[in-house]
Amino acid sequence: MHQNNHNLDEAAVHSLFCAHSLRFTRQRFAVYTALASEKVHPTADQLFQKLSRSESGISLATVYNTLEALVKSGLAQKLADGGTSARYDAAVDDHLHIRDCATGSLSDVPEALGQKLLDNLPQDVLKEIEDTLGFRISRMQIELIGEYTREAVEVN
Amino acid sequence: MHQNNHNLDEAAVHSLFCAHSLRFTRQRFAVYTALASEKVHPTADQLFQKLSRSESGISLATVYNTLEALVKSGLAQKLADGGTSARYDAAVDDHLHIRDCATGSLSDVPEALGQKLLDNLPQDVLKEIEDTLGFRISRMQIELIGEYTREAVEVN
DNA sequence: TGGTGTTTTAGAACTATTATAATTATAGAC
DNA sequence: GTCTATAATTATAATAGTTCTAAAACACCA
Ligand SMILES: [Mn+2]
Ligand SMILES: [Mn+2]
Ligand SMILES: [Zn+2]
Ligand SMILES: [Zn+2]
Repeated sequence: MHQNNHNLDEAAVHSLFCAHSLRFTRQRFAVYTALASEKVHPTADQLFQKLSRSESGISLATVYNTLEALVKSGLAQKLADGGTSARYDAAVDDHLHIRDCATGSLSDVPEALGQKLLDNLPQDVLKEIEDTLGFRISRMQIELIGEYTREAVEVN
Repeated sequence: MHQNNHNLDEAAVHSLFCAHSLRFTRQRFAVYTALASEKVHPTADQLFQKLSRSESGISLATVYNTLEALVKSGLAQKLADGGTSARYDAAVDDHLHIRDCATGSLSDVPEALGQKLLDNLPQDVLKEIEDTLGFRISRMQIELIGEYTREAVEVN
């Protein structure tokens, strides 16, 4: 489940961190809520910029440290940007990504649509690939690359 | 079509470069053939190391310059590594990748198998995504992430 | 073969990320 | 609530991948 836009109060995040054996700190709370509220998947520096404006102060090193801690504990995933820097995603379930060639941004395909595609993948072919290659597929990453032709229709 | 293992003599590469408006140089020939002969998709530095051993000398800057030229002219593609550096691929058609979690290596799903999966994607769902988001999908990148459980069966 | 624009190159510069080590804060015991 | 042990934060330095610079070498065509 995507946690974006679900209001994340301090208590909720505290128990979420607790459940993942992560200490709760003001900085981690700030990074996690900033990450989870983003529609596109930000770089470490973009998060740092955003937090520098609002927060009383957080260091770039802490942004990196926190992101690494979140990834390690399964509360976020690290995505490879096509370019130089990494992008982070508070959604850790299997979901599709859209890369907008025009802007370079990376965002999510809405849950319902993405799930429909994942549910309709040819499982027999995936099984055949696993059997033939002797490879156990633990997850897939699918990226749709292209350009927007207009604004997206609102999906509920 | 993957060009791996098709013997690439100087004349063939010369006309290939010519067709793509790329000047033929000793260094570009070396980089391109090294790239096209790799089963896994190497980093710039891996290519440089490999060429340093065999060639009479090529600079790292030239490896980067050449890879950029190959990508720009459509003779290679740049792939995002999960980690720090970029990987390059002499196959420019749509094909699936395998990421081996154990080693971090990135390699191809054999053409026939990969094509079978691509041919069996639910086109109607893809169309629905395009229509709903107002997004024109120009290509997809699919990565199967997991671990090998044994050696692959030989595929012909 | 000569002239001209292109490529190569060593090295410097740049940028994203990670390491260091001193300071500060958290969580749990009392 | 206070104390303590352990973990997180921070400024800063170090590292690593990549790009830039400008001078020398080369490819291509007339
Ligand atoms: Mn780096
Ligand atoms: Mn870099
Ligand atoms: Zn996502
Ligand atoms: Zn490939």
